[in-house]
Order: sequence, then C-alpha cells, then structure tokens
Amino acid sequence: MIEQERELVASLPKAYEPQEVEGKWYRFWEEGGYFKPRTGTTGKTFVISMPPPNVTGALHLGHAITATIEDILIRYHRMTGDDTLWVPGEDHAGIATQVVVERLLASEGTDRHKVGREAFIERVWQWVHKYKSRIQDQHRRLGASCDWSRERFTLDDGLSRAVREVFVRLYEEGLIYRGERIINWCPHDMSALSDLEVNHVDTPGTLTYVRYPLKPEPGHENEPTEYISVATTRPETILGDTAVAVNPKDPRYANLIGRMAILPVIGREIPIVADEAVDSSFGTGAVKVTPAHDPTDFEIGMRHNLPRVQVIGFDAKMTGEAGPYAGQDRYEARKNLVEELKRLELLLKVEDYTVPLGHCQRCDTVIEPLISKQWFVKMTPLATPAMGAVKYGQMKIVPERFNKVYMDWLENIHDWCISRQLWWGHRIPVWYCDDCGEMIASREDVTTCPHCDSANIHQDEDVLDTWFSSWLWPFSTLGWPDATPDLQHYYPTSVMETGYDIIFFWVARMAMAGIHFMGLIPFHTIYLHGLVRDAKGEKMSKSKNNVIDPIEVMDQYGTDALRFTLATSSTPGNDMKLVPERIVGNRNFANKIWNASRFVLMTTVEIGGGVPDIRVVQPTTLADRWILSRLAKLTGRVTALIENFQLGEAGRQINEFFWSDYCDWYVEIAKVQLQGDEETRRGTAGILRAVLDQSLRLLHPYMPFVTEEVWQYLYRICEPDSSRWPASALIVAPWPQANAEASDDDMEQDFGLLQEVITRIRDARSQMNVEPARRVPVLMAAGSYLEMVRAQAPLIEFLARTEKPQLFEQLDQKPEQAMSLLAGPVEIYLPLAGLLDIGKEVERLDKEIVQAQQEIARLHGKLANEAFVTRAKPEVVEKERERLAVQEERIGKLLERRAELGG
RNA sequence: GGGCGAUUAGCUCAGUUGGUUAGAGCGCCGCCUUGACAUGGCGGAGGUCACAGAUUCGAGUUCUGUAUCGCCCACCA
Repeated sequence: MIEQERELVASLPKAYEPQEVEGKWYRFWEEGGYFKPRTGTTGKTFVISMPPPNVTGALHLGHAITATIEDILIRYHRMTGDDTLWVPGEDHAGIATQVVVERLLASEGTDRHKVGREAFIERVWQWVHKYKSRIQDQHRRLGASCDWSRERFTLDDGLSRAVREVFVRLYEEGLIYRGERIINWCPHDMSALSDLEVNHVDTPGTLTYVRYPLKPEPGHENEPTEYISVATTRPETILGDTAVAVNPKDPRYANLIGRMAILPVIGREIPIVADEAVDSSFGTGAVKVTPAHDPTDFEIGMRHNLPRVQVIGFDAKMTGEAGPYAGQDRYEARKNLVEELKRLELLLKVEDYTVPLGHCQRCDTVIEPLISKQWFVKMTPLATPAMGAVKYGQMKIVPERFNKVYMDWLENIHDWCISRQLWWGHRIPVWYCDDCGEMIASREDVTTCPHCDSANIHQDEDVLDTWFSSWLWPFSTLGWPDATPDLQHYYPTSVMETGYDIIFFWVARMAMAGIHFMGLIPFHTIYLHGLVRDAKGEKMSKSKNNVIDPIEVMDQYGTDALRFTLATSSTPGNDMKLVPERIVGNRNFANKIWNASRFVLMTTVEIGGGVPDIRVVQPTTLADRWILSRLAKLTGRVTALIENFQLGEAGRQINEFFWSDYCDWYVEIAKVQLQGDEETRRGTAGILRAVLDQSLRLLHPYMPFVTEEVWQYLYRICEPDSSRWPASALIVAPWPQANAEASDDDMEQDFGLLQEVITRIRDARSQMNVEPARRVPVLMAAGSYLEMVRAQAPLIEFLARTEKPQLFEQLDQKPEQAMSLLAGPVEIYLPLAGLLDIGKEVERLDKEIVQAQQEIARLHGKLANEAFVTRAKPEVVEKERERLAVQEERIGKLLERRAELGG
C-alpha cells in the first residue's frame, strides 16, 4: 500500500508544470458542478455579475484582472460556505462590434449597404459566435469559476425582452422621449453618440477673429460701414450663423442690441441679441450664434427664437445652405472661407488656440455637433435615488474616493441619447403609422395601428445604445422581467467589481436602473480596480504595439503566476504597471509551493497520521507552536483583509508566510524533528501537513490550479481513505478559521530570539569565510534563556552548522580567541582560533558599540522628555523603557568584551 | 477651467485607526550544485519616505501650500 504512494510521490516532477495541470482541474471543477451555487452553511448569498466583455475580440489584461479579482472573491466566499453565484456573459457591444465587422467587410471590398441590413446582421452573428466562444475559453483558462449554465448575452431573447420592457416602461412613465436636439454626431460611423462616447482631446487650433458689417440704420446709409467683431474656432460655421449675441450688461455693445449684422459671403441679415450666456471677457465679447452646430448656440437660439441653418451635413460635408461651399468637406470649406474673408478684408486676426476637440470613442473621427431627431432618457429622476444610495451608505464604493466622482457626475447629469443609427443592436421598439402618424412603443411587435387600424406601419430604424442593455445586467441576467427563483434569491447582488473607467458608462447607470426597476440597489459594494499598464506606465493599445496578451503570459508562466501578479501588484483603484520580472517571481512562487509540498510528501509518506485538522494538532516543540501561532495570526489577518477588499495585501502576506516562515524555517526545522522518535516524527509530519493544508486553502482563491493539484496529492497520499477528507476538492474545502488559542506572542518572541541566534552565527561564518560544510564550536551564555536555548540546541547545530553548543547561564571566563556575538541578551562565542582577526573584531565591536550608544542616547532623550512620559500612552512609554534596558544590558556586554580585546 | 491620484531602496511596489531601528520582490555584492526547490539556499550592501510649513510628546502615515508626472470631467465662442 505504502509502496504505491511512495511511487506516486517519486513520480512527481521536480518543477511545477502548469500546462499539465490547469486544463485537467478546470474540467474537473466544471464537470463536477462546483461552479454552480449550492445551499451554503452560512445562510448568506454572495453574487457577482461578471462585467460582460465586448464580443469585439480577444480578452486583454483588463479582463484578466477583472476575472482574477472576481474569482478570488467568488472562491473565497464559496469556501466560507456562502451560497455563491458568479454569472458570466458577454456584451453585443453595438457600435464597437459593428465597426469591427464593417472593417472586415471593407477588407473584402464591400460594405454594409451593399450587403444589406439582414445579411449584415447575419455576418455580425457569425463574428459573435466565433468570439463569444473564444472569450469563454479564455475565461476558462483564467480559472474563472463562474456558472456557465447561467451565461447570458446582452442580445439573447431574455435580455432583449428586458430591454423592451424597460424601454416601454420608461416611455410610459414619460422618462423616454423623442426630440430634436443637438447631439454628438460621428460622421464616420454615421450615428448619434451619447456624451460619454465622446473623448475630448486638447488640440492645437486657432481662434479666428472676423468682423461682420452692420446694416446701416435708416438714414445713415451713406456713413462709413460699422462692424461687429466675433471670434470663432470653427469659421465654417459662420455660414450657419443666425445671430450675434452679446452680454446684456456689456456697455460696449449696448447700443448695438437689436440692430442687424450682415453675414459675410451669404449676405443673410442676422440680429444682434443680448444673452446672459455670453462671457464679455472672452474674445471680442460678441459671439456668433450657430444654433444648428453648437450646443450653447442651440440654447441661445431657443431663447431668441432663431432659425437653425444646417450648413454641415451628416457626412461632414457642407450642405446646400453653405452657398458656394456646398459639397466641400468641412475643413476644406473652413480654409476656403477664411481665404475669402481675408480677401474681403473681414478677417481681423488668427490666434493660436487650444481647443478641446471631441473624438468618437470608437473610430476617433472628430465629432460634429448636429441637430437631429433622437430618443432620450430623462436622467434626473433616475439619478436622484442613485445618489442617495451612495450618500446614505447603502452602496459602498471601494476605494471611497470614487464617491465624489460618482456623485459629481450624477449631479450634473444630462439626458441620455439612446438611439443609434446602426444596424447591430436592440431595435427601438417603436412603430409609426404611415397613415395616421401614430407613434406606438410596444413590448410586442406591432402589425396594425391601434389608432386607425392601418397595417401601413413601420418600426423605427434605429437601435439602442449598447449600454441600454448593460445597465440592466444585474437583474436581467437573473431572469427579469419574470420573477424567477434566481431573481428572488440572488438579487441584489453583492459586489460589482470593475475598472474605474466605466463608472459612468455602466456602474452609475446600473445603480439607477436597479433602483428604478427593482426598487433595490443592484449591489452593496462597488469595487473598482485600476488599469493595467505596460512596464513604462503607458496604456496598452494595439497602435502602440505594447499589448501583453494574457494567453501568452499564461502559456509561458502559468495562470496562477499571472493571477497572483495581477492580484498583488496594486491597491484598489490604482493603476498597475505589469513588469515581467514580477510574473517570473510568482511563477517561482508556484514552483516553491510545488516543491515544498513534494518535500512534505516525500519525507512523510511512510509516517501515518493523515492530514490532521489544524485545531486538534498537538505541537510538541517550540517550532511547532511557533508555526501554528504564525498561521493562526495569518489566517485572521488574511480573512479580515479579504473582507475589506485588501486582496493584494492578503496575497502578499500569505506569500510571505509560506515562503519565509513555512519553507525557510519550519520545513528546515522539520528536517531535524523528523530524525527524532516516533512520536516527534508523527507530530512533525502532522504539523507539516496541516499547515500546508491550511496554507493551500488560504492561497486557493489566488492560485487555484497549483493549490488544487497539490492539495489533491496531499490527501491522496496521506489520507487514502477519502471519507476522511474535509471536502471532495479544495475548491469547496472549508475556509480556515483563525485558531485564537494557537496564537502566542511570548513563544513567538522566544522563537524570534532563536532565529536571531542562528542568523548571527551564520553572519559571523559568512564574514569569516568559514567553509559551509565546517561545523564550528560554539559557546553561549544564555542567562534566563538557558532552558529555551538548551531545548533548541539541535536546531542551532543543524541550521547554523555548529558543533554541539556548550551552554551556560553565565560565562565568568570568556573564551579567548573567540568571536563574540550578541543575539538579544544571549552571548555567543565562536572560538575560531586561526581565523580570527583581532583588528577586525575590534572594528566590528566598535561599530556595534556606536550603534548601541546612539540608540541609548535617543531613548534617553525621549524618556527625559517630560511631555512624552506624561502624554504618550503608558504602554508606549513602558515599551521604550524596556528597549532602553535591553540596550543598556547590551552595551555593558559589548564594552566588557571590548575591554578584553584590549583597548 | 474644475476634480482626483501618484511621488518611499537602482527598478516595480507594500506600508488603513500616528508609536520599536520604514518592508518585499527583482537587480547588486559574497558564499553554497547541503539528501524539496539553482524557478533554489545562506549572508550582506542599499532609503534626508518629492519639497516647505503646520498639528502632536511623537508624522511615511493627519492638515495647508508648492513642484513634477498621470488620469478624469467640462457647451467660454
């Protein structure tokens, strides 16, 4: 029997091979149904709606960090016994997907108009199927333990129904309306955009000063022409001017208000009006008003009932209204018009000026503000309760500073333009009767007009903004508008985890929709992570060619290494630079786990006792107690950190414990203890396994693959009777409880002293260039620590490679020709006759003496400070006094030693 | 124009109720192929915590200001 296990252990490769194990375990988990929620032991649910990636292409590191953080939270909660659900899905990404497929068509020498709407949508679906499954596979590679049986797509039947329901409800509530407004128009994508889809880029441009002749007042026709001067960044819009506005309080223009100016080139007479919106300190203090091409001017136009003359068309070419410039591109017309103005001596000057130019988020084309009939959502009534939810703490944002970002946006929210002149997306559920003009918003397709019974009706051609489906995600994915069991059980969700770059697009809108349609906030916590940047700190983008493909990283270093790096390289809300060295380091960490585990199995395979529960394990040595105390404290800290979303810090602490405390100290000490009697060997094996077991559990959310692999070996080899396993797999093994009883500060302090003794001796050996293999004699005066040191002497022998230490409480006769060291109050003497250089030894001692003196002086000063002693907390003062006592004892010993050496 | 973040070792970053001599990884120096791991071990060097003030017995940590870098928002033409 043992033979079999021994062979198994011997067969384990020397290095961890991620590619051999990852796929195997993912299939095991998925096929075993471990990703599905199960009635938990805590009575609590924990739910995350995965931010649906766009089906535009492959996953990038932004998705990898999202999946990693969410999977950590999900796996942690699953292990704590919560009824845990992670709903995956993908987003149809209206405009983004349409743009990529149109590019594909272009490469085939065709375009969507040539292939037609229906065939085009068919092409997009082909694309979607391909990339949807690629995205699923990539999430699997990342180890995402989401419930694939509940996967949703924003354009599937259920979600489409939710979208219609929402549209119609808002329409009926008067919160959706159709109207002619100035909107952001992308002349390339030929669609309206919302404000959020426009990126403003400060661009060097010019401010052009132009004077308009004034129409002479009656009776003054023969006097010299008067002028009014205006400044503009977009001269071509002059052709569409329908007024000039000045501030009513501006004395310079008071007498011009009401007069008419004559528009150059076009010759149109336009009024000079007074409007508060004009800032008299900017430019000339007089503003040309183009209601059809500028939002501010549009408002002014409304107030003064000005006509709207559209001179720039939806294709960014000048319209018939532009007179001689009709048909020209907007920038060409600009150039030509400025030339003409110069010729007419109406151009005053051209200044350099930086303009914030709006660009299309998707295709980077310069946006043109145009008047157009679009659908809008009235946002203020939705925004108010969403603000309240954060203000009154029902929704907590991590990190907190994003409260302000969220609040400021909602406070200044504008109506949301939701119609898009695209083909890919949810068609607007509105029908128009061609006979009576009736407009019908309907949950069901409409074939006859309810008003006049005419069958002569047609559906609105436009589709909805892609975010109009995503903002319903937390409840639409659970079955809404039906009151499904999932919806009742899992809504509201727990944590919305996503990048801070989509607070407005998505998070705030989900808050609004959740409250409005469900009457309940969609999630209690909003956790925002930062962006992943390249090693130089630049945003990754295809054009910069600095994109790191997560798949390549996983191929090279393993998924666990990538996950651990992403999880521990930054703090919430802060960007991270992904440096390859760090991934390598974490690949090494996975290998360390593998090898430490292999050691435990190899050296204890023949020792019975199984994998004992950490709570019943019996420590017999100082090291046993120490590692259990360290682990107990670690467990408490890690649990608290994860609960507080300090995932990076939690991960780092587990890493530190495992590598430093467990591997570098306890495992090394175990090598000694495993040479002991049967009871000690069994005890040590038990602790090695129990601590490994618990470490693997703590680490599992971060590094699911290597931990599951190792954990399964641990139990298979040490607990052949699987009925004794705490769980069928690590993924559902209970999350460890911190064992408060194991925590022992005094004992940790003793162990700390032992570590110092060992380190001092190693240091001395290193400085003296003692060959590593050589055992050195050692004498120690341990004072009150004599018993402790005596008990640990075998460890000192082994770890510092000394002969059997000669121990004393006090040494009246100090050894001659010996190097003397201090570890706390413990005096250590290494008689290294022949190796010792007295001069160097004196030098070293003097350095230590100076250090001690400085420290004593500092402490004296502090304790002599009346204010400190009286005002600081007593325990702080006491601590300082103790430190002083320690240092004084130390310097006494140093000086004594120094005297012996002469001088 | 408004707001936010960052600034800690050569590099990448931790450091959450203010309290020992500020930590880690990588890199660097020295030693070691010791029977888990060289994707390793042991030891070491390396920091005026951006700057200037303030609060406090005590500040990397709190406050104010400054500088540099970065990000977000924004209908001054």
